[in-house]
Amino acid sequence: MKLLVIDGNSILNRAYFGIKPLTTKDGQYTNAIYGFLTTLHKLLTENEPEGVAVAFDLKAPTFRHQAYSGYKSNRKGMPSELASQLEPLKELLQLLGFTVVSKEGFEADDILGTLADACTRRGDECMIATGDRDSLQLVSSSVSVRIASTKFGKPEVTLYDEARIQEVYGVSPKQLIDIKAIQGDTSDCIPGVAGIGQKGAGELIARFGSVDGVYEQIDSPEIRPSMKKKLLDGKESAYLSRMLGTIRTDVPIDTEPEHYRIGQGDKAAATCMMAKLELFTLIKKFGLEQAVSAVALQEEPDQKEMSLAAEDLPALSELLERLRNKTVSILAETDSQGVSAMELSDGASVWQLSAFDEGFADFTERLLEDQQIRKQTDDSKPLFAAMEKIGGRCRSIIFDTSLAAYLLNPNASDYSAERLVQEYGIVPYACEKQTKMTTFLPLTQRLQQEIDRNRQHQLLEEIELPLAEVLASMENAGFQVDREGILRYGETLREDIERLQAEIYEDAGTEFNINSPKQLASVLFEALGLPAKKKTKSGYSTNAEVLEELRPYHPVIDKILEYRALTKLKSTYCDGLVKVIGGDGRIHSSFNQKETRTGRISSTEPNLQNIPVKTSRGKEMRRFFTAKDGCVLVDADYSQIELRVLAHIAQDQAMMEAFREGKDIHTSTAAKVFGLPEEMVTPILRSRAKAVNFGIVYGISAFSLSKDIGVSVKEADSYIKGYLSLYAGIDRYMKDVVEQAKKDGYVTTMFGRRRYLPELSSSNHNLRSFGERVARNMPIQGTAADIIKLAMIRVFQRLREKNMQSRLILQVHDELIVEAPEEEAQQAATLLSEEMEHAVELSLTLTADAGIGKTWYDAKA
DNA sequence: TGACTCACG
DNA sequence: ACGTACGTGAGTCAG
Repeated sequence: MKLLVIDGNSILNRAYFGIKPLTTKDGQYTNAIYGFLTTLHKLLTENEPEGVAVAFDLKAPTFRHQAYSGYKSNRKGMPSELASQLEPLKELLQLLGFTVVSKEGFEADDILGTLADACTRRGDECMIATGDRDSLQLVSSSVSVRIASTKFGKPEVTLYDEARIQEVYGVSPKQLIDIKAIQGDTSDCIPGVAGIGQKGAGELIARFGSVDGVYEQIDSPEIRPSMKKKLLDGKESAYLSRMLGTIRTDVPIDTEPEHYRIGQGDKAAATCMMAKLELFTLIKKFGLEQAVSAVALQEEPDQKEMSLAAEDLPALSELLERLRNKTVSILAETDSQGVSAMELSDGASVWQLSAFDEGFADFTERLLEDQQIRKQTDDSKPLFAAMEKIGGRCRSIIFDTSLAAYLLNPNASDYSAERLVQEYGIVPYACEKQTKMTTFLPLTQRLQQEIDRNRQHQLLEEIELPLAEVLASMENAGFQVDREGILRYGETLREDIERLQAEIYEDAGTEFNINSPKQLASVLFEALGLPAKKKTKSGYSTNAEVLEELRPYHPVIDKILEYRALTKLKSTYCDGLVKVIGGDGRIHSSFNQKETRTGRISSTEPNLQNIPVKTSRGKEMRRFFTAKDGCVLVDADYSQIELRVLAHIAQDQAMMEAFREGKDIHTSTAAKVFGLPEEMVTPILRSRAKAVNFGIVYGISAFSLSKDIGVSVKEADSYIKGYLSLYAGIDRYMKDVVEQAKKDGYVTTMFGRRRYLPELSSSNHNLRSFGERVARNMPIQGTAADIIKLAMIRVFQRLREKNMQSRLILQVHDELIVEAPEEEAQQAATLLSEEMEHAVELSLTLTADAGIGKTWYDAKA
């Protein structure tokens, strides 16, 4: 039989260092497990062994399979991120039907040797897979070695048989032991002969055949006197080393190859475990998709048994009656027209409907509109959008799996029901017909449980679910733009760009692609010989910060900076926006509710949250964002919401006091930090204090602050120290939040939004520091996001209650824009700032200033 | 596709 | 000793 013997520790180690860090949402590291199993898979498919033995050392302490088992001391050279993967891997291997073998007091190498020897004696074929070369000595006519490694995330395997070893080392496999006996091996604590290295040892063995051969002919003229002395001095060491370097073949383990035949294992348990480890691609690789439904038939699910049966479609009006006062699951397909098909279930039966069915549109409308029918779905926003488009309203959506899963873990990128079913290890019930609904029902129950356990039901029901309707409405509404205006502006930009381009070519003495950082770097730093500063991965950096410093050296720099600014405006904003103007003359951006790790929403196609405002030329763009005829824009933004939230969360008396007195917070901070009366604070000092305030929110370091405001690191450090002694509550908070995060593994906002931080238990300093900054920042940024979401929901509700025609059309993190009929403008402005200010009660007030104008440019307060 | 750059809060 | 703010999305280049 063909037996594959794997050096478990060695392959695991290679996998760990060959694959970038990868964790589950709970922070369990999985990169080494992933790498190991992909390597194993490759070995299995390429060699088709009948038996598999995976050998592990028992030198490492046993680690519990648990996140954040981190900080303890580990086996030397084995980081906690790797150690924590060892036990789960062994368990998984056994579940897959492979035999794991270890023996107290013996290394994996010796187990390899023992099994190889056993195979040879019985006439079986043995294939060894390992990451290091020590095992090459075991190669014979019946034993081959495969050196496996993981490069760029892909497994690689190199075969070594007798011929290959002869080719590479010029000796037989057994002679490798003799070479090592003389050469030594520091990593294995094998001393060898002092003063003789790889080259010398290789030549000696190639010439004399073995350690014995060398000492038998020690007087040979081919051994120079200096070499001879070293050999004689190290003779004892050489023989000791040969003994140490010889892999043992007498480990007391089961040596019957037949006993290592690949078994059935427990496929279902293996699948569940892979799902828990979020290694979904491996489930496919190992062909385990089928295992799930197979086990469902044997095991009694712990939830109540349901026999879902597909039913013949009753008359749709009857169906509607039947669903009243029930909770109905809806999996809908939508297109620009609205809902095109859906799968429905009341928990007992499943119905599949499509637009081809008679009365489908009417049925859907009445179903979604009906307040007596509670609905749960995999994605609510399109349902809200579809109903609003036809002048109706989708009511009684009580659960949305994608939003629930986002709240449970905002680090993921895919919240489709299909993926959640895998992630949460949902097993379909035994039933007559499997549909998407079969797994969806248990998924909703599972997610509901998790949400309750995390105490996030209020966050889901009072923020995210109602917000989905608001976002749908904003997407439907869109933002009117002045297409002709944008095109005209684009033309003036084009002229300026062409002029600048010509001047730049002139100054540089050559024509090149200014948009290419690579070409630009070569012109600036080679042709023009300007001093290069910062480097990027692929060459010299040419970003604005670098160019800014180069300005005094060459007139072309100014032009390049201006060229960059203008081309950005033209391509991203003029050309980019014109492309996405709808047939109604409005831009309908998508607002994504499940994208950010902090709880903010994001905007795409186009991104309306980064329309220029900082420079006067950029700000011009906002003149083309207009209110429709008869309407104006009402724009309100929070004043310093993040710092106010920080002051509240940290309960910092000094900062709360400053806000209560209505002070300019940056001036107030400057006065305190620099020990001056407020009227003595210069613009420069104020801007430095402002940078410190921002830095604090971001999780500050003296280095970055110094770079930001152009003072020495030492000076920046003294600002931070001064700041934290003045704002003692903030100092306390910044320490506490990190400590709490390390304990819990996550941070939360005031409203219970979570972000998991596996980085905090990393042994990598940079990664850990990043985790600490995020721990300080997320509760602040996230709470501010929660608050404006509440405000949006309140504004939306009140506009509807009052039957106003004003519509919320855009959110930019701390700013809301409403399009209002002129006669409603004042009322809308008041409503808007009131709801924003009173969205929550904090220990200090929030303020929001509203402005009114015909364009975004004019409306901004 | 990833790297770079830059727009916003 | 070492690398450095937090959170996004889009256009462009180049392999």
